[in-house]
Order: sequence, then C-alpha cells, then structure tokens
Amino acid sequence: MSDATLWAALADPHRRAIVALLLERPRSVGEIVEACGLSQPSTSKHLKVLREAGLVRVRQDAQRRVHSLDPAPIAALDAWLAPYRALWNKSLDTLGRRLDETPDAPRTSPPKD
Amino acid sequence: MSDATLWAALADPHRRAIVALLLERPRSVGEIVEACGLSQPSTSKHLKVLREAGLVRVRQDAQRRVHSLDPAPIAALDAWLAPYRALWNKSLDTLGRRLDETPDAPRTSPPKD
DNA sequence: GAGTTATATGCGCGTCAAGGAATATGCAAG
DNA sequence: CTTGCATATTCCTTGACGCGCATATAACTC
Repeated sequence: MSDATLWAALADPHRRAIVALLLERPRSVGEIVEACGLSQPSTSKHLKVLREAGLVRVRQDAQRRVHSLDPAPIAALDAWLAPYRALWNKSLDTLGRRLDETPDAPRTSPPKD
Repeated sequence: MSDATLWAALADPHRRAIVALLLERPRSVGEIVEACGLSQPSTSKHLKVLREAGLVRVRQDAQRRVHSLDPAPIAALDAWLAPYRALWNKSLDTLGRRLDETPDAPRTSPPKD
C-alpha cells in the first residue's frame, strides 16, 4: 500500500480502465472480464494488484467476488497532487483566466484512457 | 503526450523525486544529479522521459540545460482524478475518519450500498 | 584549433511485469 | 460426494525498463 504500489498499480492502462469501470458501480470479476475484453486470469491478476494497492475492496457474494473502489488511495493521490495544483493555477492565472480557489466543480468527463 | 506516457513517467519513484525537486525551482541537470544521487546518464534518461511526457521543459543556458515543470500534464492528472474526488468526499462523509479493517464496513447510518 | 565543462546517447546486462494456457481452489446445488 | 460455475494461482515466455559504463555531441574558453 506504499506510494510505489499505488503508482505502479495505476500505471497500467488496463487497471485504470478497471478503476474507471468500478467508479460507475461495483462489479463482479466476470463483468469486468466482459467489459474490458481481457482474459479471466489476466483480469484476476490485475485485480490482485489493485487490491494490494488498496484501490479496491472485495465483497464475497456466493461464488462471485464483487469488487468496489476504495477511495482512500485516490485521496492520497490527490494529496500528492496538491502542491502542484498551486503551480498550474498560477499558470492559468498568468494566461489571464480567473479561477476561484475552490478546488471543486468536477466539470470534466470520466477518464477516457 | 498521451496519458500512457504521462502515467508511465510518474510511475518511477526517481522521476517523481525529480518532479518534486523541480516544483521548488527550475534546476540544471547537474543540480538534479547531485540532489537525487543518481548517475548523470541515468538522470538524463529520466529527464528525457519526463520531457517526452510533457512534464518538464528545457531552457538552454550556455552549456547548461535548465529544466522546469510544465503544469499542463499535472492539470490533466487532476482532471483524471476529478470524477473520483466526489467518491471519496462522499465516503469521508459516510465513514467519518475511521478506518475499518473488515471488508464489510460497519456503518451505522446510511442504508444505500 | 585544443581543451574543458555540461549533457546526451548507445550498448550490454539483470530484473521485473504482463499475457496466455493449464490447473487449482472455493462455493453451491443435487 | 460429485458436478458445475466463478475466481484465483502457477508456470512459462516475452518484452520493456532501469542501471552502469563508455562514448558522442554541444558550448564556452583560451
């Protein structure tokens, strides 16, 4: 659950796709397999990496294992990002755009990667 | 460049250290070498990866090449993070600050899951 | 021009991670 | 207990990555 495992987990595009899927709603492994087009063993391995990074939790429902996002590591990412946010806010300000200080308002679309 | 290069660039701890160094102030390659304790070729290669990811720019000053942070890709990271921010804001509201070790959260108030 | 400093690149090597196929485990129904 | 489904794990191969070393390029000085 160190920073290294978190970054390594998110470095893979397939795993980011899985995380994006789990953002919509929790899903079983089979659903993720079908949605991502990966093989079942490969998906299981990716999910294991995500679990070890603390990014997802598992709820066992009979034979199915429903995975859901754990927000904490993403909050850690946000904390890592925080010092840099001032930088690019200032840069935008230099360009003439006025931004409020509230780091909110998720106007952006879901991750496209 | 692409999201993939950005994530791959930041996946390496040494490169994140370089980025953190450049957050303070722009630095020449020699300064980064000394600060990070890496070899000069290795540092140059890491800087190349960071340049190709668009994370740093170079200003040539005589023989020195002063590298500085480019805010745009970090803003892209922030945009990627935005959809998840709502998630962990809500979660903090739900769970308070307690960490639960069991996969099934012992929540008291909310019925929705 | 030669020589020195600052940075970049090419090569070889070890390591590590991803993917695929086959197999093993856990769980439920009959 | 045997069967069938959902998921996890193992083995193997391959490809990418990082490092150290030596060397190449570029710019400044004399």
